[in-house]
Amino acid sequence: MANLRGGDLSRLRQLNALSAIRTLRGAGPLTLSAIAEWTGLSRPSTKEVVDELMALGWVAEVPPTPGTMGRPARRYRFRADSGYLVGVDVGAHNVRAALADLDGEVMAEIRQPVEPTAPLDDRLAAIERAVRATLSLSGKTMTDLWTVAVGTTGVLNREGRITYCSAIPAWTGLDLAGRLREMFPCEVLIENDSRLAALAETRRGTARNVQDMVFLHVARRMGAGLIINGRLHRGFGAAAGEIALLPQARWIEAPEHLNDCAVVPEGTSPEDAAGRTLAAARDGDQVALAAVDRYVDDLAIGTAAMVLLLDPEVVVLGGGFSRSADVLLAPLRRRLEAVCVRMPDLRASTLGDECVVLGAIDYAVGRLDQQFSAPESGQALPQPFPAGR
Amino acid sequence: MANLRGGDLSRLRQLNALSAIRTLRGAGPLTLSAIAEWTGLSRPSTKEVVDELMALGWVAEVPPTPGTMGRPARRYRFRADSGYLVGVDVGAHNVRAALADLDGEVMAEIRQPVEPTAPLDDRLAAIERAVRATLSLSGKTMTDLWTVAVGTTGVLNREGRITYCSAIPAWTGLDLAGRLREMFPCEVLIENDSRLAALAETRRGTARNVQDMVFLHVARRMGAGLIINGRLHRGFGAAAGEIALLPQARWIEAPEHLNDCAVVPEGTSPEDAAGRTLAAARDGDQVALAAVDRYVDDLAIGTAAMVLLLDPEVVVLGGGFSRSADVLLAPLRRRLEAVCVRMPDLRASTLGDECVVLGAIDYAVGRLDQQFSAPESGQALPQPFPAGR
DNA sequence: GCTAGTAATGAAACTCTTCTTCGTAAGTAA
DNA sequence: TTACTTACGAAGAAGAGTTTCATTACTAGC
Repeated sequence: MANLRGGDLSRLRQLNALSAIRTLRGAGPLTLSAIAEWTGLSRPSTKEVVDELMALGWVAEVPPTPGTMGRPARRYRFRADSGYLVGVDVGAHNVRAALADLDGEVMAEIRQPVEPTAPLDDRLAAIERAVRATLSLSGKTMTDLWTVAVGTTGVLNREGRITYCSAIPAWTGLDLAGRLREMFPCEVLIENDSRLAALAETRRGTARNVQDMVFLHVARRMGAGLIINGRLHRGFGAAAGEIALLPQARWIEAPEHLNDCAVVPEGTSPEDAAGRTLAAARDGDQVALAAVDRYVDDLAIGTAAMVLLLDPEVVVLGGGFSRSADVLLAPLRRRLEAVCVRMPDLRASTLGDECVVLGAIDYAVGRLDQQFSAPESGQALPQPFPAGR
Repeated sequence: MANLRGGDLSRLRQLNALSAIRTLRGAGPLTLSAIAEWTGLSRPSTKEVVDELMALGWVAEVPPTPGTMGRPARRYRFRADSGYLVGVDVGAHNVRAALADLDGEVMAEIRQPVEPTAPLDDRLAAIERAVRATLSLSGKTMTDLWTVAVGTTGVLNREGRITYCSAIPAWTGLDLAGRLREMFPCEVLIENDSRLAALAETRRGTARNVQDMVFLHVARRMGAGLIINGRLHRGFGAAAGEIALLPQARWIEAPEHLNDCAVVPEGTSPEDAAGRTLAAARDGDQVALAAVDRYVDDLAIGTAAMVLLLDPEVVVLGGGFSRSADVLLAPLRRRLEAVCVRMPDLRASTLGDECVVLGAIDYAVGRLDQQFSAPESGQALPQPFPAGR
């Protein structure tokens, strides 16, 4: 109720400062007049606000662009290098991490293989190594880090504990947030990997700026992520999107249709089997096409449930199998058209394997944006520089 | 992006005025000091703000309460009688309407029977009659009306056109919003009835203040409504909640289990059949219990899909059959517990037949609240009195 | 190389909103 | 009737934003 409290004159200044920051974050370097126009302030006030932000370290000046008529205007930019964020993707076979600035621009990226059956501490150590590697790759230190956002397979609860994880046996029951907070002296965020991939699609993927979206994670394990009203939907217990567990959707067994297909050569590793079937289907192999059909039959049930329930603008197909989206999209569309009231736009992901890492970064960026957009009444701006610089 | 723009000094006054209004709307009559404390303003400023709101007609003074120590403080209240809202429920057999003040307090209520097969214009005329009846019952005129909010069965689109309606044949394809806007010289809102019932449950029903809720409309026709992040979820094309159309959920046929039960006496009207079965089940009749079991089997599929997907805090069972919620809740809970990751709280509706009408009123109240909470930059406060009074 | 035109800058005067402070008013309790 | 408590109202001070106007820095044209 009390999110828009009004108040003091200084509150107005704060609002205007945030407005200026949002403007600068949204667009590239801007002149004072441009900022003034966007924020609705007069130029003198804008100047004062920007000066203050410069003093705080949020904003920096860039050289003016010559070649224009009249006196060149000074230009300002948001200092995305005021702090850094690391996104981490904890999968069964790999730990990925990427370091980005406050604009979400990736500056260093790394992959660290892990055995699915590795003991708990090994995996946690791999996370720490991966994060430190991105730091040294980009020449930063732990004190430059504002946030580590971690995406992981498995079902979470609100507190960042993993209640269940089939892909990583050691993971079940782990207080991941707690362990990572001991490890990193900065803010730690935990989210589900499918949900983060969904977020990445609406922030920098194929569904940019879409407000209502359903993300289908199609891979050896299936999952879903929802963007509702432009925000990632976590659910009351941070367990939203687990429709794969609905028996009638048959999402757990669905990939078997592709794995067990006759076109898969004997001895193919389990990771590659489905890809073989999908490739054969693309080449027109009838057996493979029939397997894909059975797979899409199952995929369509859960998807139709989500579409009917939420009426999203866009459905995005992501995850490992989405490399073969061309084979999957048409039959899926056909099945959805048969049941749906309003057919959403159906698209394939464009982000590839980094989608979870990118989503984790976008999640952290979103937290920052939130502070810029709707600061709690008592809360100050985040500090651009740790004390003592 | 530009919803919190900051700006002018007058903007600050506006913010503070809105803050004061929200405070007064939330709590009953308040003294100046109380408002000052809630809004965070000093008393002199609060006084100025409240004076302005009194002049505008938004706020009125009430007699002070004697018997306290010291000088009695003046008390102010929000003028909920500045305007009026009508909520309408268009069902197959009835048109209901209720008139409420800006607090959503119902002042007059009426029911108007209609044949399901009645021609289009008869039904529209019934809506107009019902609205006018609530006006004359409460001694108001059409000019006192700010909003008519209509809930109807059927699938809508964004523009308020009915794309499909199985319960009211004449309704399909109708531009309901357009027709009603010709009829009423005030704001007209159209929504789906299940969604409005869901809204009512979170505003004044059993799920008050719940942020994430799934509402099951269980009756001869089944439906669903979602509250996500405290807001009614409409979906991109205003068609959210239509999970009943998913074949695998079997929600269309599910009520047949109850209608066709052997315990229903020959010649029972179709409206009453299910009620008989449910009553018999409550008395322990084995045949009826078996029918209820089959019914809940079907009900549970779609419900589990919604719960797994959204992870709501609460699931509310509403609609005609919810009168027998005691018979339905336990078996439904059992089935959900078998699949769900995190079991939501399962509750029965307490609002009865008026839930849609109340939801329509709450929808209109919510629009008003929105203007008080997040006014568009250019937009002025709504006018408490139509010009010329 | 000089002059005219253009657009951004910087400083001053003014307005609006809020805050703090203090004396006054209107009740209750003894 | 007196003392105490609480609310009210007016005056002065501070902060933030606006408008206005002279100044500055650069481009274009002769």
